[in-house]
Amino acid sequence: MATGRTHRPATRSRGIPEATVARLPLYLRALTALSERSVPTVSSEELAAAAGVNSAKLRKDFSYLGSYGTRGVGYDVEYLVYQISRELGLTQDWPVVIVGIGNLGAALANYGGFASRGFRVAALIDADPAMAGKPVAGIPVQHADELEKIIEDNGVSIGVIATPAGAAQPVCDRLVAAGVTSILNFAPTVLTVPDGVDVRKVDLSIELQILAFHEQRKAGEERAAEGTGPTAATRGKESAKQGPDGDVPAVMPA
Amino acid sequence: MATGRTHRPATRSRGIPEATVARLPLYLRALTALSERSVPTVSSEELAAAAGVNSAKLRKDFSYLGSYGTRGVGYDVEYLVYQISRELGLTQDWPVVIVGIGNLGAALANYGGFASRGFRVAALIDADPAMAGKPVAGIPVQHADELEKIIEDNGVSIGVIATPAGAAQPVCDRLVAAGVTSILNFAPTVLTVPDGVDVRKVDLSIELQILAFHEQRKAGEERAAEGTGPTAATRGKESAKQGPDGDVPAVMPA
DNA sequence: GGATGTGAAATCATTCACAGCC
DNA sequence: GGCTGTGAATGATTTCACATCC
Repeated sequence: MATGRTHRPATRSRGIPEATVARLPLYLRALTALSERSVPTVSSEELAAAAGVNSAKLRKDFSYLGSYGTRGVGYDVEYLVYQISRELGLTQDWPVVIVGIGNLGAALANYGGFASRGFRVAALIDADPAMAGKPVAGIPVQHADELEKIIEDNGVSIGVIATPAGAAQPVCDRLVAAGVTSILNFAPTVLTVPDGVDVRKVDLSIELQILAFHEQRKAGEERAAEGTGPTAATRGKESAKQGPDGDVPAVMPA
Repeated sequence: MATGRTHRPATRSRGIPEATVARLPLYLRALTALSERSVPTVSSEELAAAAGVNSAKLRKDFSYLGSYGTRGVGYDVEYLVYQISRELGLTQDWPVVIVGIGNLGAALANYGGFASRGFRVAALIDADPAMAGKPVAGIPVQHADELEKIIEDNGVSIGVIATPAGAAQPVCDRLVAAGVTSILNFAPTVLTVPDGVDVRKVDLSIELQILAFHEQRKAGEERAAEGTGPTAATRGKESAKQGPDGDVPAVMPA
């Protein structure tokens, strides 16, 4: 998704699958924990367990980065930490602005893991003049009028939107116009952006609704097991492995 | 393995793909907005645009739910709202507990869209005795000692974890032991749960790292595009496999 | 012996393209 | 004429299983 650029990769082999990219931060976190405990090497099996994936997937993921392991031994923890950090672009510091300093924006500003690795909160921005100058997480809030100037002065390319839904698209437009090309959106709304700009969204209510779906399915299966099921429970045999994602029918009368 | 017979052509089997489930909340939100504007019907094209997906995907998604549209016309907004709500399990109210009432937990408690549709904050729980009784978002915080009792008394099956990373797994274990079967985890850590329990995670730093990866890639392409000159390819050192040599310093942990 | 790296197979998801109905 | 619903084609991701190397 997003993307649009179908340009051929000039240097070849930089084509890491999106699904793999999304797991690299997980591996990095697990590796960092091992590193802090001075563990020198780790096997794909152990690391996979720590990251919550299976080992075949992890090995395949790493194979896209290169051959960084040693057969019969495993992976060098420090070396892998460096390679993944580099791949993710964390060997440089990314200045980030957070727009919308309400409850959520303030919580994000205070979030420690933020500044710790690769990211730096360059500015907090809010539309409320009453907020201006007030320090949040030790950083004074600036007024939205300054947005463009802040982006340019700090060379910000990543913006976090934590405004109410109604303000998100206008804020997004201004961020993009000022040069931001990656946006993390916490507002419960779909953002429209030009090609070349990446948007990722974090949406509480979507996550809850997905959980509710599965929760309902579980409840339905339970009921069916109790032997009520008049309807379609007929073709429910279908097995299902023990995977965390079960499957199959949940019957619901209308 | 068992079965494997998954290519059932059946017209209405209840096996909705996970990817589709994840988009239903998006459709629902767009439809709710249309409903509030009293729009009676909508085409797949229009709705897809509002939800930020393409229309073929949307139609395919809806086809898993049933044939709820009218050829030549489109979908009845109210009817679809109801069908999707029902499919997601939102025609009932899910009591939810939030554990860990720091900055983030408080922000979540205050999040409006929470209570609005299908979910109800049954309790706020924190381990800090000083928090006990303090109202957050109009709800008094209760002490962690009460956790099991609260879960049981309210029939809570969905829990939200907003504690520091270190507390997340123990809290998770207690929630699960008390009967919670769906967890939304905001703590930056991998949770281990028994089969039958669903976990979804929301992780700021993972999202930022994914953005950084793409951001870095963009910067690289840009450089390559304008730089013209003979860049990296100059060396004979084949690409991919085999990393070190070139530009890889020893190690640089932090 | 032990664990990586990777083709090949299996599974899952998206997109195409058009028949079928209004 | 317009738009849905869906097989078939294509693409992406996961899993298998084993040759390969330390």
